[in-house]
Amino acid sequence: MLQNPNLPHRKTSCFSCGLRELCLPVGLEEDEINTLDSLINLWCKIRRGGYLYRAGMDFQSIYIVRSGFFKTYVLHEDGREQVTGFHMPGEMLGLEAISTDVHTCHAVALENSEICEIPFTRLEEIGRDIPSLMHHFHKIMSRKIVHNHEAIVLLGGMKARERLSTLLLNLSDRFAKLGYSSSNFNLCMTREEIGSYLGLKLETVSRAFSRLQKDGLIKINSKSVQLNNISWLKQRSRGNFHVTEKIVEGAELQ
Amino acid sequence: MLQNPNLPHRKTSCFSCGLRELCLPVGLEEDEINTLDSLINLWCKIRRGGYLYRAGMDFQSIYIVRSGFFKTYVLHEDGREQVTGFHMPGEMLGLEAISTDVHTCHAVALENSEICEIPFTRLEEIGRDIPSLMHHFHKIMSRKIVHNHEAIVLLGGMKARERLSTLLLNLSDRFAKLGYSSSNFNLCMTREEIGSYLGLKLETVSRAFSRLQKDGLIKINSKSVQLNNISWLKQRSRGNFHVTEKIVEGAELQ
DNA sequence: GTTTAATTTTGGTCTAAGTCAAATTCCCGA
DNA sequence: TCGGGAATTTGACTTAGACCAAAATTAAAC
Repeated sequence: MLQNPNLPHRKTSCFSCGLRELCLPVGLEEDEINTLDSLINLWCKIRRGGYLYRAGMDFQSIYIVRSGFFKTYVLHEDGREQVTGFHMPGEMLGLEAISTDVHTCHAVALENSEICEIPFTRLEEIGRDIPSLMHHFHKIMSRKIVHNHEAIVLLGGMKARERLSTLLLNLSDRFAKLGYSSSNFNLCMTREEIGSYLGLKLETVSRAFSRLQKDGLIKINSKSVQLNNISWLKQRSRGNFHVTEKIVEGAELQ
Repeated sequence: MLQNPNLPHRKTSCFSCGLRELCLPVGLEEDEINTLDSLINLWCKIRRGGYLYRAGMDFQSIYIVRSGFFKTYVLHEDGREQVTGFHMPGEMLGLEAISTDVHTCHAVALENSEICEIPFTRLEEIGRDIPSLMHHFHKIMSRKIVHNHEAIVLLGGMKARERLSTLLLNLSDRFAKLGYSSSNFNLCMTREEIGSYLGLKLETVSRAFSRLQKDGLIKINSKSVQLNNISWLKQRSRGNFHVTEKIVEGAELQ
């Protein structure tokens, strides 16, 4: 159907793509690395607001975020958008399209980003020669399912502040894994996008932020967040709101 | 960690497993079918209430429902259970465990069931020799992700009656694909389990059922459901509640 | 750097769904 | 066939979060 208008693609090595360490940490032989290099020979830049793919586009490749930040969302019949995920460097996008050979969600860059493109048929071919690579790919797909389950638990049962705490902790973890601070980071999504992901209205998100700040758990300054006490926040994300009292009167926040 | 206590396993052929048509509809050569037969040589019966696997158990195999009905759920810290899916014959279970080699959710039979077991390492091995089989497996995993997205859309934005309508239509579709009636079927799950899946309390589910019945869209008799007008129900599942009026006064229900 | 537009916060009301409780029906085992 | 426990329905009340609106802050465009 539609074709991805992003161009031009430029060749680069597997190393400069940053792919190996981030996404395919399997023990490979020297010649296997070369094979792998030939696999991931495309990348492109996408600027803030640009689409990596749109629902309805033909599926050709899966993508790995090299730098930047993406959101994926599906569009309801009535025009409402449901954010299905936020995506950081090292994460794979487009896996949902394998089932029908057509993308079923939209992927848009929330800041200027770079992505690696992996033609999927090439991945399957090379996977035949490098079983550990194929197996690692299966793990990545499976992890996506686990993440979705976590989102379902969040949406199915949690209260507003639990949802927000859970998201903040999740982002915190992922920033930490990338070597960034786990307690200080910038949200590059709007309150509305956060709300869509959490199944809440933007006003509710804003109030939840305010409340967490009032309780001394976080500090927010529009887009920048500081987590004052991650372990207390974890309690909160599990519904233990009664510990709040202790927090308010509690010891200094580090 | 834990081991699956289900036993004994018995050998059977691929044909009797019913696997070929349901789950792996790929064009295979004769010798490939034999290879495949050697892959799927285990099955077992699980009676109503029995567990196929539990969270924490080692991952060895993926499973295909041969007959019966399963639910999968994850357990929250506070003991709340979140149903993540209902599973009918032909559907694959256990995919979420590939990522960590440990199951992260529970799978329990809602009625007496039979399942096929596929040792996952064998599947990966044989997939190397039969690329179309491997590719089909990737499609199945991908479809799981799409289904999860659908659940996320449901939980993230829909009203109670939209959610229930969506579930009923989804079950209807899946029964139809199995050759059963799309308008008359039995729910083998409780209102509480439905509620957990839909992110609602059981009372709300019950009221939603009653309301859909009052509006003439369905007929319920405890566990048995009759969908009177699927296209109107589809409108409902998309939030068009105003068509209700027409339905109530509307023409005869077929 | 100023103007404008977009985003965020906060307040006030309303409603869908949660909670509590009681009545009814269903279903399983003796 | 009967009895008892579970599941379901329905009612009355409460509440978290949606909805509406206005002010305040931030970001973007010129």
